[in-house]
Amino acid sequence: MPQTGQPQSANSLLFLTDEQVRIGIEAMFFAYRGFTSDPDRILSNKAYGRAHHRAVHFIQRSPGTTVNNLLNILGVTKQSLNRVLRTLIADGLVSSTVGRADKRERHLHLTEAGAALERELSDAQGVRMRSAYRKAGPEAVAGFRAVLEAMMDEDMRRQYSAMKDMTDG
Amino acid sequence: MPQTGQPQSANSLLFLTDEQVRIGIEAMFFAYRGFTSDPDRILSNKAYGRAHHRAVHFIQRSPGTTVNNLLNILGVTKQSLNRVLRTLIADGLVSSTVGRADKRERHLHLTEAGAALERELSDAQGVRMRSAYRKAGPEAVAGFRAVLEAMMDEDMRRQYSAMKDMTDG
DNA sequence: TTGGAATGTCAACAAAGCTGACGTATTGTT
DNA sequence: AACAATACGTCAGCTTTGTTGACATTCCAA
Repeated sequence: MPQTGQPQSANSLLFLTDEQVRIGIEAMFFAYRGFTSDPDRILSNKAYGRAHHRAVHFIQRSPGTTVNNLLNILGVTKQSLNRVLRTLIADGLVSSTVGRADKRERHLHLTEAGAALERELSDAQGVRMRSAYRKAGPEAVAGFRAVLEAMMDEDMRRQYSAMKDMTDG
Repeated sequence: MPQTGQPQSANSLLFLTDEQVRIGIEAMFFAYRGFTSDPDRILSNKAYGRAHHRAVHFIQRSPGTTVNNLLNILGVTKQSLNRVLRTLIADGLVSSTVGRADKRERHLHLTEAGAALERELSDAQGVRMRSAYRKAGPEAVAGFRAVLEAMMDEDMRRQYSAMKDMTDG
């Protein structure tokens, strides 16, 4: 560690060294593991997986979203998504209704049961996230989000910002 | 959103609302996609996958590490890791040497070729990370790391801190 | 010397991604 | 009216990466 009398201040570029970048990479790896572990544990008792979680999450976020829209957000093939949606619909967690304006489209909603599952999963994930937020403090949270947003692909950043702006400002 | 005339300051608890937590969850989801996309693209031309990337990354980080140690870090079963290591060893990217003190253990090192692959992957990942760091600034980076660290499981935080302390002080 | 730890292998399987092909209904365009 | 494009669903088959369970080998340590 440099003993220059200067802190690693905003004017320093020390935060861009290879070592710092490597630490960030590992932080992402380990943190993502924690991030997914609680919902994964819940789902492992329910014949569902992480893919189902993502589906119900984004349907909750945008009720009435179409299959195609969900496809773009999730970044998977329709076959892969279809496999997940089929089970969710069959199990009565998601409803699929023919579009009013465009009858080719299917609009997706969570049923009561689907909403309950989504809530259970996001609550579990939220407990960890909130605890991390509280531990790190609001300034850190702002930085956390700034770096993550800068790390996204352009397309995803648009998706993210659209959602964020609904509540954020 | 409350219009209190107060900014969302350090003393406010607004950053702990459900909406803020939900935004953080999506930030993690979208950012992790970006985070893995560059190495994934490189690997898709090489008959390797993300699991191989993780293996060479952590062997690079701790040369001579044992299989068991790697198992703990990666959090997968030995069968799963073994499949990956077998191909890496067969392809001459990783060397496995019998332990000197404990001959049951295998010590893992990257060969020249393995180190080259690891460099290619971590360079690609580093470009994105560094760019995100630069865009967000050093204060944000500190917050980013603080939140991620708080989000880890205890075991992983120990792994992470051990590595971090090697370069970080 | 015996028990347990570390490693490896075989087999079988599951989740979740992929490509390619095809069918149907609907919509838009010419 | 004919044709092309879009949205969705599905079948078949494949890949990667994870899982259990069973079992063998080697070797340290009590």
